[in-house]
Amino acid sequence: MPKLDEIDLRILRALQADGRLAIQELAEKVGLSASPCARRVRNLEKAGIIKGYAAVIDPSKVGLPISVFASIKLERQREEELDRFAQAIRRWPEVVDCFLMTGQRDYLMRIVVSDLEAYERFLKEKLTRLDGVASIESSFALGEVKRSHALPVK
Amino acid sequence: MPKLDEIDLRILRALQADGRLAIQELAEKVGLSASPCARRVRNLEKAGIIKGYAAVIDPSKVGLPISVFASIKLERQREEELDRFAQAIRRWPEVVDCFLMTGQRDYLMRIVVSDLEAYERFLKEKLTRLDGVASIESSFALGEVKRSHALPVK
DNA sequence: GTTGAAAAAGATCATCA
DNA sequence: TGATGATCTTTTTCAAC
Repeated sequence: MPKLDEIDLRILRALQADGRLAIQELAEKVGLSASPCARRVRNLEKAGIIKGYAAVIDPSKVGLPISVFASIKLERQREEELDRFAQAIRRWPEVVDCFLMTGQRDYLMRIVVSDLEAYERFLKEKLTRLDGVASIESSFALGEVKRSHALPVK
Repeated sequence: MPKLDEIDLRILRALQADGRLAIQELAEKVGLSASPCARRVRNLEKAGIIKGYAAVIDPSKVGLPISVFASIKLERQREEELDRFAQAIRRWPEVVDCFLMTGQRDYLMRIVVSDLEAYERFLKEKLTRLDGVASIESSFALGEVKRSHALPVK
């Protein structure tokens, strides 16, 4: 998996902005003709740099307007404990992302729900039932100022 | 923009998992034939429920392994102040998402960078130069436990 | 890396149930 | 709203440069 040149970066930027660009259009945008462009895209996919493609959905329009950030601290931080936690998280679709943090709190995750009631249900039926959880601190988002699925590739 | 039936939800789930599914395959998955399926997709796009399509990129593989969460409090919360802040945020590609929060902190945003040095540069050259910012508190992510671009559509 | 052409696959549209 | 079939566009895979 070699380094990316300027053209690869252009491809990545263009496909982050529109994952359905036809190869022809993409080729024009990045200053290449179609076949080498297609080859590069395939290589980026094979290398795992492009992990996939996804439709971007407006959360409010599908009845999921609320994001909640939950900081979670575990009682212990043994390997096994962390793994079990990670596995549970990955099973729950409400948790859209989760990061392992430095500092006083161990995890920060974002949970997407339809309303506060749904969040309480999530807490009671899922999060608080996990053992090893020492504390949970929730912060609620009122609205999105920005959501970019695009990484700032140089 | 009418309500979504079970088939629409299936379409949304399928396209979140693979935004490049051909209409035919998608149609099979959701139990429809190709043309009505294409019609529904088009309607979901027109209604703004599907906002677009994007390539999903592995941040580590493009040299952006660090996520930083920054909590920002503004000095005042006048309309004008908030707007100016929002506009600046949207211009900066390092900020991948930003939420308006309830509670003591006004904004929570995630910044993606290559290393801590790049984050310091971001702070010095951009964030701290915005006026109206009362405080900034940064938390660093060591790794991703989960990242799902897929909303949990029922 | 480029071009061009042919075969295969997919999208679109009018039409009918 | 869903199905079918004709038509048109794109993608892919070659060759050769």
